[in-house]
Amino acid sequence: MKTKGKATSFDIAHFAGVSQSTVSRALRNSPLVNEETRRKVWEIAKKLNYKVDKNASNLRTQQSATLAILLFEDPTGDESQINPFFLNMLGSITRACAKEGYDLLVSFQSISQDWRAEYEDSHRADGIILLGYGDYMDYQSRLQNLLAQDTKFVCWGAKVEGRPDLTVSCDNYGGGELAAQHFISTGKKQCVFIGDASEHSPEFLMRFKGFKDTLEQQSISLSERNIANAISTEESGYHATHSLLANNVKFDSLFAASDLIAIGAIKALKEAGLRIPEDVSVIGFDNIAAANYITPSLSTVQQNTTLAGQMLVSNLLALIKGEQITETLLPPKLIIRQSTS
Amino acid sequence: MKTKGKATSFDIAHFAGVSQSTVSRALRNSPLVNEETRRKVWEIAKKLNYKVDKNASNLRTQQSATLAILLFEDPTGDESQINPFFLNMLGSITRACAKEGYDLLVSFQSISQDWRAEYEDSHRADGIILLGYGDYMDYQSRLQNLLAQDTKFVCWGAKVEGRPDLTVSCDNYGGGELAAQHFISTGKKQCVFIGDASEHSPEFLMRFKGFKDTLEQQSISLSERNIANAISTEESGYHATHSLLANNVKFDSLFAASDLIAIGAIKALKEAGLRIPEDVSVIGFDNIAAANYITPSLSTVQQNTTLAGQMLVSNLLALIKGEQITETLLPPKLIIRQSTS
DNA sequence: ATGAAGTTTGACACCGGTGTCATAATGTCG
DNA sequence: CGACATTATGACACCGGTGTCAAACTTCAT
Repeated sequence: MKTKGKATSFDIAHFAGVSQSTVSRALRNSPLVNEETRRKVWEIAKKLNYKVDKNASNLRTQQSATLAILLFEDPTGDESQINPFFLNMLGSITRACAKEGYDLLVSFQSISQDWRAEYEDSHRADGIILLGYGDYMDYQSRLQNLLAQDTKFVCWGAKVEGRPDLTVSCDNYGGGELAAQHFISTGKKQCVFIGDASEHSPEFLMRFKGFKDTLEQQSISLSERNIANAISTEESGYHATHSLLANNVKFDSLFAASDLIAIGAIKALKEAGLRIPEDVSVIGFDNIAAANYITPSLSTVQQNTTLAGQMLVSNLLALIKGEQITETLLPPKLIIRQSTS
Repeated sequence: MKTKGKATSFDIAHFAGVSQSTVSRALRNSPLVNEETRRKVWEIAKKLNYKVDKNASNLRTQQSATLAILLFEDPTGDESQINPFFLNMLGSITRACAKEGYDLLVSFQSISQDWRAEYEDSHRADGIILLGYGDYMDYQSRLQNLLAQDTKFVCWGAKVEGRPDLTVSCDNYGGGELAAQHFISTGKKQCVFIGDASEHSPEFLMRFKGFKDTLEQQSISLSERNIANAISTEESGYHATHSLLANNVKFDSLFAASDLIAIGAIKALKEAGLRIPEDVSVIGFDNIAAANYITPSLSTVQQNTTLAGQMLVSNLLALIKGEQITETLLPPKLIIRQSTS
């Protein structure tokens, strides 16, 4: 019992002595087929190592049981390295998809280049997950475009006023509050923030706002001098901290918009002979693996990537099914380690 | 100029006043179509936001411009965390695919569960990349099966005698040599190895062999007592090292089969009051991000994941094109940091 | 004007499934 | 035993492209 090339449902039909229609039904366990016929078909299918041709199936049914993920590169990041936080997200999304029986198409996206949102247009995926920090948010018109074409998609990241997308994100504002509260409760008075506190990085801005508002409730002000701009890399955090020190800004606590920034900051602080946490307490954001390994280990606001991946997938699936969904805010959690003990 | 639902080539044909065949040719820039016709068709296609339906196209041409990656879970690994080394590989493979104009389907694979090599069978991907440490290698029969079906695939990892697959891997044996040479040149005499030195983990076994052979050339023997079994996790490395110490094994240098193991080992050594590198030099394998962040920073044998990803992809594409390819061994590189200075 | 060669196009089968409808086979009941 | 519901199956159109082949139209040489 052999076939030339891959086995098709016609091959099975031939060997089973039934029509191809019946084979198709039998394989999908339609109640319309006789029990014995079904068994025979399955048996032959197994013997021929038959697998449904997804292209044909998808073409007919007009759906793909596949989601696509567009991973936006950090515009400045090292070519070869991906932000570990997003790599984690990628992992948890992959798992979440698998659990739902969906496949995942992965694609990198340089900010500059034309979006390949064609995925959904070209019927390769039923929906799209957009993943990346900050800058890609500029692409409002693209999102409008996706929306106009009735493309199903969800974004990871802070909700931006006026942007039409549905987002899943960590409660960045709440994360900033947690950091501030921790500094306050440990008696810190002079705080600095490192990160991009502008609309270019909505997530960072929210973290900053939560941090600042909470401090101000305790009459601790955060002046312009106490804010250093940085993108999410170690180098950037290092330089930002360096320039704070060079400008003679006094501080006993430092909140970085991401762990990578915090790691760079710690390096700069150490080089300046400052002790952590005695002289300066440091809190990061993300809880990437490295946070636990550096010395001193880094206190940080944890984003639950596992849950985030699940929510992104389940929200997207709900959207595809035509259900109404709303923003999802995931609760952050402060992990206290040596850098603030 | 509108269409109900997504635009098809028939819609374009209608608006352009030509046949659908001509549209198809024009869009693929066939030299058979008149220049002016081509322009008109492209213009309308753009206006209608037309995208080729990949399902239909793939069905007809019987190829998908897609590769699939099967990521095998560490059998014992934490559910939510993926081995960072493989996450890196995933990143570089994704990039390599993008560069070649291929899409990437990602799938996790629990060892226990049935392989979904169906990917290629079901025409969703033109080829498969298998990625994972050790144990999945048991699945010889599966590989035979893939081969029998003429499925195109490449594996990451050590070549195993008798296994029919084509592999790309780091020169694990050479990596072991590098570690041994470094210990020898810094005057170490009593070495231990931590990792699974059995056929279950071909990569680890090769690392071990390179290490052992090189030491023996210098009349340094590696007895059974100096080998501790461990899988690639921090905990396992910690416990293995712990039991070496508990058994009163004396050593001045430790080679771990992976960075995660080495990180666990360092923790155990520190707890035992041993100084690194003064009392014990430590070398890991992989050069994951954390290696640079722990204290002391970890000397390690680096695997070039960027190159590895590219080679996996280019080898697979060559295979798909029907070219003959051979094993690829990538040169490892010793990164010296504080743990052996 | 006529035939050969080159250029451009349309008609149509085909890829491998899914869904609809008609038909055949079997069973039920008055 | 005939009318009718029930169950199981086959025939066929269809999804949206691609590739083949024949036909229509030019162009140019004879």
